[in-house]
Amino acid sequence: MSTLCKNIKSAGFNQKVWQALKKIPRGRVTTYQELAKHLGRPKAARAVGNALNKNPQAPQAPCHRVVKSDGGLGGYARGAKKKNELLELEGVEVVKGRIEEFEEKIFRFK
DNA sequence: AGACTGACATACC
DNA sequence: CGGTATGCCAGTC
Repeated sequence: MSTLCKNIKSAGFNQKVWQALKKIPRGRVTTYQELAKHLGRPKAARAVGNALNKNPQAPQAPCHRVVKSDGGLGGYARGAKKKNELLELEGVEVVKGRIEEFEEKIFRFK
């Protein structure tokens, strides 16, 4: 294929993950599990985390808006601390590594 | 093809 | 409430 296409190749799952990430509105968060569900793999939360970790397009995908389903922050390629910071910048309060009013801030995919 | 790796989740103790 | 154990999944070695 021509030179322009090779970049859009389907890695399948992970590509979808990054795509879905872009839909998360600012000030909201989603969970690895919700994301997995949205992709048709309700039990692939782990795989989702892997996808984000290897995300080759970090700047385009707000990885910091993806957290654990129990309200914990989860991990972040550049450090959980940085993740915490970014979230608060968007208006998401985090206390002791836990999101305040978590259930109300979760963005659920349609 | 088979084993290992991880930014998870749930159950148990 | 915190640590351990088990299950799950896609990607990579």
